[in-house]
Parts: sequence; structure tokens; C-alpha cells
Amino acid sequence: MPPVRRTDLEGDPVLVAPWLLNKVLVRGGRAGRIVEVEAYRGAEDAASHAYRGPTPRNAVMFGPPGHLYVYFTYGMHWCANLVCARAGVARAVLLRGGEVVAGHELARQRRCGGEDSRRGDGPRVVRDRDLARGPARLTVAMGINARHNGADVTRPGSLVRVYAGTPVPDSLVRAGPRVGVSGAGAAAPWRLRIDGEPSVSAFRPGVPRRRQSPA
DNA sequence: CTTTGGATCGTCT
DNA sequence: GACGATCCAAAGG
Repeated sequence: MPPVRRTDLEGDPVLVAPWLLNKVLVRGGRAGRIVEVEAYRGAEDAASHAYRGPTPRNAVMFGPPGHLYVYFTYGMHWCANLVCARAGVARAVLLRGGEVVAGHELARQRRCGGEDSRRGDGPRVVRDRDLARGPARLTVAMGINARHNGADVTRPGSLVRVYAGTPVPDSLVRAGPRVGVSGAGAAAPWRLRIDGEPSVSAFRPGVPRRRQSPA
């Protein structure tokens, strides 16, 4: 399997996202087949971390395509994106779910809390399909964290790589609203997944993230 | 199967 | 100071 090329990754994230489905993410002896992604359009997308311009956190997104943008959220989770626009333009695809296809033992150890697990407690038991189901689960299972922010995924020898996989026919790609996105852009069908995959997170139609304001 | 509350801290206003 | 591009366990149907 050849690695993906930088030119493959450069483009409108709404088009790069479905292209990424079935690609294989490789990191530290583990491999995960990507089954769910979300497109973020930077300056043209109120839901994007880059919407309000560059900051120290989102700096990688403003760099060249093919690099990993890793961010920390909810006080405990890491999520990983692939940058897909030329330097100066911030666009990216969030990796939302994958099927672990190699390195199950290590992935399970990270997720469930083996001797060398993440701090805190993971789930007691997980099915294989749940190892990398969800953006933060995927990073834990694959061992991706802050050190991998900026990693060049197209470079052989990089800590994190992405390899070509069987292209997914359009008829098997499903689109829906992005998860956890409210306000402008909430309705955009930029969450893309492979139909019928057990490792895609539960489909939720437009989710108004409710938070009650005082009366 | 679904709903609910809690954990927890970097980032930006 | 407020709020997440989330996950988990527990409880209810």
C-alpha cells in the first residue's frame, strides 16, 4: 500500500473528506481504517477552530496540507485532523472513527487501561468495533497526542502516516450534520461515513446542543 | 435501546 | 471566567 501524496490531500475538505474514507492510519504498530470523518472549512466555517483566524493552537491548520492538527478538548480528550489546504488557508478534516485493523492488543491496552494506559480509567470492556469509534477514542487507541501535532502524514518515517486503501463507492458514502456543532453551519451535511460500518458513531440528526439559560 | 450527569483544563474573550 | 469538533457509567424502558 503506497502512502497518500500531499497533492491528494490538498483540496476542498468537503471533497477530501470522503476520499479519506477507507484510508489507513498507521501509528506505533497500530493501523486503523478510517470510516468516519468531518469537514471543516476554516474561515468560511463558523464551527471551525480557524474561523477567527490563527492562534497558537490552530497554527498547524494554517500550514501546508498533509500534516496532523491535534487539539485537546473537554479537559481530557485529544482529537486529530488532517490539514488539507495550502499554507495560509486553514481547512481540515476531523478523523471521527476508525476500525482497528492491526495492533488490536496495544489499542485495547491503551483504551481499557493496561499497565501503560492513559491516566485515569477507561472503559472496563470494549468490543473491537468500539476501540476507535469516536474522535477521542480513535486518538487513544492509535496513541495520538500532543506530540503528534504537526506530524507529516505523507512522509515515510513519520510517527503518523496515512496509506491508500480501497476507494469507497459513492453509493456507500453517507452524509449528515456534524456532531457537536451548533449555530451557523450546523445543518451542513459535512459528516461523512461509510454506510453499514460498525465503527461509525451513532447517527444523530441535527442536535441542538441545549443549555438552559436562566429565566 | 435511550437519557443523564460528571469529569476536567487549555484556549480565547 | 466560560465553554467546548467527548466519553463513560449508571439508571430507566
